[in-house]
Amino acid sequence: MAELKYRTHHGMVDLLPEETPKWRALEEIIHNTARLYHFEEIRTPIMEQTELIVRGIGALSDIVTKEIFAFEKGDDHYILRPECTAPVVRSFIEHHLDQRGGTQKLYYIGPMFRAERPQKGRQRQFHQFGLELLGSDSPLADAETIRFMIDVVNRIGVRNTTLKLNSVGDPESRARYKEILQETLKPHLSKLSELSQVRFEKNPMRILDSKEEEDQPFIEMCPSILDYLNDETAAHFEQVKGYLDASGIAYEITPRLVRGMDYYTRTAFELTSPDLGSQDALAGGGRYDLLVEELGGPATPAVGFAAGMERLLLAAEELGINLGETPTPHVYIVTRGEAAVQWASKALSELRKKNVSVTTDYQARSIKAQMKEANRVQATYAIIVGDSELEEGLFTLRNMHDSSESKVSLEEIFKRLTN
RNA sequence: GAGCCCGUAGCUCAGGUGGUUAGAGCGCCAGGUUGUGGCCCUGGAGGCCGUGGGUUCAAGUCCCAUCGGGCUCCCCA
Repeated sequence: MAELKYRTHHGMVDLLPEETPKWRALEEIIHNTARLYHFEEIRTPIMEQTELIVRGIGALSDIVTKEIFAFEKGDDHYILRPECTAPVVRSFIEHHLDQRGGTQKLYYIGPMFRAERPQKGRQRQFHQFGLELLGSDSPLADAETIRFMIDVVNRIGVRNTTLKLNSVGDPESRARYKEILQETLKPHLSKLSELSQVRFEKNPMRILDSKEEEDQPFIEMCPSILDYLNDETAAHFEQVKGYLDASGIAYEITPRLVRGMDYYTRTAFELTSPDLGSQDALAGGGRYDLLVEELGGPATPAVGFAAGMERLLLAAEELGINLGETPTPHVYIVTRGEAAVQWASKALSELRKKNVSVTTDYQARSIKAQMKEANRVQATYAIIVGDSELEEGLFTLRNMHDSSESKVSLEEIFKRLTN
């Protein structure tokens, strides 16, 4: 294949007509589920201020340190959003959404950008949907968030997933636990992986999440954070579990689950699929009670999650689930001669006014070629128009499924195609 | 940031030890039916064999470089 002059950027893909139907089906499931839960959609810009993302996710997080698309124009620092929680929180603060009253239940769907090396289930432009529930401290909000997440995944038909659940503690519990962690690991610091050594001072909890072989024995030594939660946070976590039990949602308590964004407090969770191979995280989220205030808003407890749409579609495909259908026209108008094209031009408009999907040939090709195309696009009917039809005022209506044909008037065509 | 695999028609792929005009299936276009699809038959279009350099009388095939793609680790959705 000769070299192409223009191509997509590394890790960015075109969704071709064969693939867009399943995307629309997935989007529809998300919108429908949101309606059932009464979440409202929010759409924020793809670009944000760099500082928002850095402050929001954490300057030391992997996302910020190595996966960001950012550039400057004049004095402005632009960043392609790598996730949508910080942008939604920004919008919540900017537009004083707390003043709308009650708990804000927002959801979003859209592209995110991370400058990573692409591989299966991982692209530089990828899509997430997620929700953010702002203004509630209640464990019920956590449970609703998780229910929504699982509900969408189930509605797609992906069922064999694992929900990993943890509490990463409130600030007080966490501070205490961090000390314990550092005490435990300090004697072995030199034996930890380079990455973990860096994390030791700034964010020791991330060490628990390390997959480095050499870290494992020391991670084993560490106590569970769940044993260091204060009474209030422990009770909150118990209630979250209770609400999940009540709706029959199974979970696995994983005390070492620590998420990549620094803003999480208390409840943290992840949904994984065995059908995905190495990039097995379908969705993840948790509570972030301090973020709104940290970004300059009113103190507002919040919880949310984000799910990877490519990964969900991948899991669905792996399971042989067919999502969405290729759109087909109801009618294909076959024409012969300029007068017929004239007539078709009018008929196309009339039929569409009556909500009938209809197409025709744009190349003045042979009847045979047009019939072939009508067949390929799976039209239900073909209307054949030539000189004889125009003279008689009767048109050939062919049922493409059973090959039956009849000569009928325009009025009769409308009647048959619209009922 | 590190490692592994792969680049031949639109797609999926053949092209032993280098040897004349580079092939198949599917798809596309046309004809067989001068106004009728699916099946069948016939024909056609479509390839600087990713790119550049080297070895050789001769390179899709061997060597080097480079670009592109896929996958894995780390991390994440």
